[in-house]
Amino acid sequence: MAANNQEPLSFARLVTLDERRPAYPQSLVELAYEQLLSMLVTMKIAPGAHIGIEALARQLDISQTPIREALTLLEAQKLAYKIPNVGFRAAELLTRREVHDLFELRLLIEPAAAAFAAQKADDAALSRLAGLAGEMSSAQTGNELAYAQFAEGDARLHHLVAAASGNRFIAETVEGLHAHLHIFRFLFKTNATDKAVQEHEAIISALLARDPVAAERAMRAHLEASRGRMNVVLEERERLTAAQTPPTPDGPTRRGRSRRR
Amino acid sequence: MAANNQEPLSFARLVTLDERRPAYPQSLVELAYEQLLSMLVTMKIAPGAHIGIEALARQLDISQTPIREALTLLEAQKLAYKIPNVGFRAAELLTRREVHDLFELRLLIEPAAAAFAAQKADDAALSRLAGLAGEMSSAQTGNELAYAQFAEGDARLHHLVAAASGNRFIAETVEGLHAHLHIFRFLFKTNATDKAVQEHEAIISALLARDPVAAERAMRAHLEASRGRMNVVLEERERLTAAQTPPTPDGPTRRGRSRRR
DNA sequence: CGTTCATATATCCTATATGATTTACCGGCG
DNA sequence: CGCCGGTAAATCATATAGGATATATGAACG
Repeated sequence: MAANNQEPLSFARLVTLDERRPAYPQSLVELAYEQLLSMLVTMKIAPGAHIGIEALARQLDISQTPIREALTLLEAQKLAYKIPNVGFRAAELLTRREVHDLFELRLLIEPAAAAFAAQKADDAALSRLAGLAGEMSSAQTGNELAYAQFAEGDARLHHLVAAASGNRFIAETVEGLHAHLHIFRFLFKTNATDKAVQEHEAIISALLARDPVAAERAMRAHLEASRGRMNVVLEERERLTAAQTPPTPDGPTRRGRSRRR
Repeated sequence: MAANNQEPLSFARLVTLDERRPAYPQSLVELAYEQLLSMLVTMKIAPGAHIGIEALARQLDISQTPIREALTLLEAQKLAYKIPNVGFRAAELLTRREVHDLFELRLLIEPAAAAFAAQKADDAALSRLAGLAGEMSSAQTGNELAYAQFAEGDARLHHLVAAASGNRFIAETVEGLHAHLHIFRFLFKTNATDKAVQEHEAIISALLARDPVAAERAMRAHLEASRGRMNVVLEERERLTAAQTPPTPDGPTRRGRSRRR
């Protein structure tokens, strides 16, 4: 086993790997997938960077075949892309406009999903939501690490609501869309989480009360507020990076003969 | 904007990015993927059936590695699923309820997409739509083969509208959802296409007139009608198959020592 | 006669080797 | 001094081989 890489990788699995499975004998593909995913969301692999298969195989002490398969999975999720005889690269960071579009789609789906969930959620789903509410209210706020906790809770909330809608396709789609946002956790060191927590509570209490109208409204308000908060940070960042890199930094591209004078 | 300067490489890549048949140097993975996809939608591989890697490798005269990658892609699209040390299987046929849920989600997205498209479509998109309208009106109707033509046109219409919305995520999601429906083409030998063609024309003319409200309404009407038509056929089929297979036939499972009495 | 354990085999999963393609370096020519 | 082709190396893509796992058949036992 590898052991070069002692990443704790506290990230919840992004893809829907069916509820729960022993996970005893973890496939090397799954292992490579999780390692790659954590490298992507922590920006250990930069957004436009080239992902060499051979290098990764050495680093993870896994052969090339499972690596390639894991990259294929990430490509299907649009978290990486492949140029046919050149290799894989990490997906580019979403532009401000893309983030806007992403929320536009989420606004079409998730408020309705919340309304469905208010009507059709079973008891197990409701109790999970209640438990999440407890966790989030007791979570600390202010410091930097707290934001990661909040983001994790946010992801779980949206996932639970989508799943509780009872519509398999809604659940899959919402989860797929959310994957793109995980990277941004590491750009937002601090970001008013207090309001967001209140929005979360509004959503959950509406669901527990089985009030579809309130749930839909709360979800819409939360998404719009979230989009607004994100937009502020992205505008700021856009201004900075625009001034910082007048020429194209060209990204890490190393290929062909190694530099050897 | 990464833009690694001006990559010279690229006719092949440009054509693959735009929806055109490259046919130049087709990767074996792509080839295997397309072959598998056509086998799945034509039910040459039955819905729950086991997909043996070795057998396919022999059949397509390709080694196992690209086959495996293609299957991984299909798994990510939910057109196949994998049981960890057992193998891949074709996805089950959507139940009537799942089809209902699928249309429920489409109804959330596509009418809005049509409204966006009416506002933001560029001239190229509009001309493509106009061309499609011409094709579909001249298509024949009635016989069995005509339905396949219609289904193809339907898929292209929804794809064009989603792309014309200008929202990358809407386009990707709509296309992903549509993939599940391709299988049903081969269950519907005949299905009143006349009305559907009229619905298509209503959508296209609304878009060409750049009328968002009409486009949204036309798309919603089309989806609801389509869902209704589909539901009728599925109810019929449900009744038949329920009577036909009282026990679970368990599907084609052949594994372990070959039968040798 | 039913149940359980052992063995055999097909299949998947992973590793390694070979071939194909791209990219980078470098010297020559305009 | 800069553009352009040739050559070499690194990387991707594919093929093939070797372990690992699950399933089925059959025998042993209660």
